[in-house]
Amino acid sequence: MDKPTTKDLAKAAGVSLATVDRVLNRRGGVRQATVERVTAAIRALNYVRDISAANLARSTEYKLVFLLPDHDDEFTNMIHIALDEANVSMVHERTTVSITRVSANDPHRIAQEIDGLSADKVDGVAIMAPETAQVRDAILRLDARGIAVVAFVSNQPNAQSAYFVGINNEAAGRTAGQLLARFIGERQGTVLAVTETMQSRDSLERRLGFDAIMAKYVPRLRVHPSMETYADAARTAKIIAVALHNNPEIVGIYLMNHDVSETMQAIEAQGIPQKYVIIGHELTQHTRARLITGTMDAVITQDVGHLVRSSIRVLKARITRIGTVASQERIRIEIILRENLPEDTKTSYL
Amino acid sequence: MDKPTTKDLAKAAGVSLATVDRVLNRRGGVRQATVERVTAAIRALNYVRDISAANLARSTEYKLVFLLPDHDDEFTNMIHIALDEANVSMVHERTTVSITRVSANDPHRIAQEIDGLSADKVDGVAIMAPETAQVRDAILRLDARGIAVVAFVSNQPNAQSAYFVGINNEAAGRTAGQLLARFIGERQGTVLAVTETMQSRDSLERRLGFDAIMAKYVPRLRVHPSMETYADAARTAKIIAVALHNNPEIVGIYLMNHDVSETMQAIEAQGIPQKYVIIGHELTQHTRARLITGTMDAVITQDVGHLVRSSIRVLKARITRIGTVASQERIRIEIILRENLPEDTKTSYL
DNA sequence: GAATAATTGAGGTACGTACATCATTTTGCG
DNA sequence: CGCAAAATGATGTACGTACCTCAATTATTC
Repeated sequence: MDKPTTKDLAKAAGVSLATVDRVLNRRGGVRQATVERVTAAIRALNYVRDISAANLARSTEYKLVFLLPDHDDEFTNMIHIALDEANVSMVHERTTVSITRVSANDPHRIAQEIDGLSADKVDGVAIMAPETAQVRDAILRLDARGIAVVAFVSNQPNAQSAYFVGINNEAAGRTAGQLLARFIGERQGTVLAVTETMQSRDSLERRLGFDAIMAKYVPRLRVHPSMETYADAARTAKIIAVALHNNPEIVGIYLMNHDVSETMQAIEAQGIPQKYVIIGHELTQHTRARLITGTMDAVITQDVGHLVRSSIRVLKARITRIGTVASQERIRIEIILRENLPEDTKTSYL
Repeated sequence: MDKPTTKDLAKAAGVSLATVDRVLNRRGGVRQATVERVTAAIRALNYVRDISAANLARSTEYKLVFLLPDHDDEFTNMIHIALDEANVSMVHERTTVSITRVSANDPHRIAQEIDGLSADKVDGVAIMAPETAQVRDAILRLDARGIAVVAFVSNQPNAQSAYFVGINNEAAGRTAGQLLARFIGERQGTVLAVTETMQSRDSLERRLGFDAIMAKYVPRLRVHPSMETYADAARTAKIIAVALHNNPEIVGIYLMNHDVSETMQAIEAQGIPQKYVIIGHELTQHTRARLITGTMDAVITQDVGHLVRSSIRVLKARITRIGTVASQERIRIEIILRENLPEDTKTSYL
């Protein structure tokens, strides 16, 4: 049996095509009893609207907005590039994504930006921002206005309407911990944990997971309190130099935030970085180069292209009220060593 | 500027819609000069046919066939299940995939099966089979008949027409080697490498990569010659028992093939499997359970859902002569530890 | 029970492409 | 030049859905 069409629905429900259309597109003016007849037919025939045909008829564009932090780190830039690429390859799926970058440190500006999105100009929004009360409320207002929302990379656990596309950072921290512990092996010593700021939920969660594993498997390896660089190169250089100098027993370093380059430079400036087991996050040109030279031992990462494509799929699914396969949207916590480094291809098409 | 349509093409090329159609669908009967005018317009306007509309008009179905080995291992079964799932979620993209399982050890049967596929019943084929001359030739004949081909999981390097969807097994072997070496750390001893049969190209390549890494980084850890189980439980139990008994210095075990369960059972039957660092391939319920208990230390895997979806995308792209993003089709060599084990969800929809 | 409101039906046009038919124009060839 | 063959144009229908208008039917209300 072929896929049922609206005609089949009409016949099955014993109503006209017009009424089926009214029900499907919620145009109103249909008696409740009739609505039920139609929805019953939908279930009975297992009808799913043909999105291609629907889009064609509507000649609609899905307008998506990605709200990214104003930060100039490599990871965020990779997301930006992946979005630009997606924009190109999505033209033929009637989807356009635009990018707005807002200072991550100013919740009011972010909320303001979100509130400025109106349902007639935007169909869906992906938000990458630290969780704050202002942002959470703005997301709830978005939802009320009927705009689809996705929490992107950073979870917004208190804004239930926002589906989260990203990794479990606590598990990511545990993964880093397990790998670091096993790479250090039998050696004695202490471990350094560095991040930009512990204000960020991501870093907090990673540290939590990291500590849990270290305490469980290698309690002999004490982990120093988290060091914060505040994304300030001078400060980073100084505190790293002091820490490494004062603690010659350090054997491992865990870089918790998105951007390793300043911290790694500070470590390298102290000479022989190979004597530490170093694990960081996000596969960028910086971490890639250091995996190859052996300066870094492993990178925990999430696939930027996957993040972007998955967000787009989820947003479109929510807009059209049609499902996606859950397993396809689960972002994996990837472990990258020198040996399984993916090729560094520029965008290309098959 | 909106997406150009065939009308725009006709206007730009100064021909009628009918001629544009003849060129686009290679119906013939168009002078070379005119063809060039149209293709020039296509490039100038950057025209790409609207596949949704085209599919709608054609009311066509993409009929894909997956040729899988007749083997009853967990990995192949997972592929089978993933294909069934894809079949469901693809109905609305006018794609149906059917699965044929053929004995992997009989190249003639496989070639025969391939030759039996006619262009009016099938649009694309994904082939998972060991590389042999018969299969290679059958693939070339498929291509000549105008059926799209993809080499699935197992590469067919000598059938150029078949795009390969799968991982680089040599790199996978290197990854396993690196991980095993680092997990073993400073310890002395030897390493066991086990597989079903070294006849398979996959195992050969993995062993190659594995040896390269071991020789380079931990030459003190001698690797025994590859042991072959021939997928025979009794034989497996026996040779594993003998090997472990005769070589008490063994510290690491690398399981190279798709199915670990028999070999792992044999190892576990000898008691204290935790004393070995054990790395295997493919995340299945067997490896998952052993990662959780700690019996296995790491699993190198490829995402089955990704393999399936990617093959389908590539096949459809070849059929419609439209591009896919290369980076999306690159199958990653994933490293799974207990900590980054993805949740074991049943198929669900968002 | 009549007037009014609410609901339903019938039918058309549109989206971008595929495909078919028939008419018309252009080209090549003797 | 004239004619057949080849090339091109013109036009219509179809795919499945959206959206519109107007007419016809049914409910509701006093």
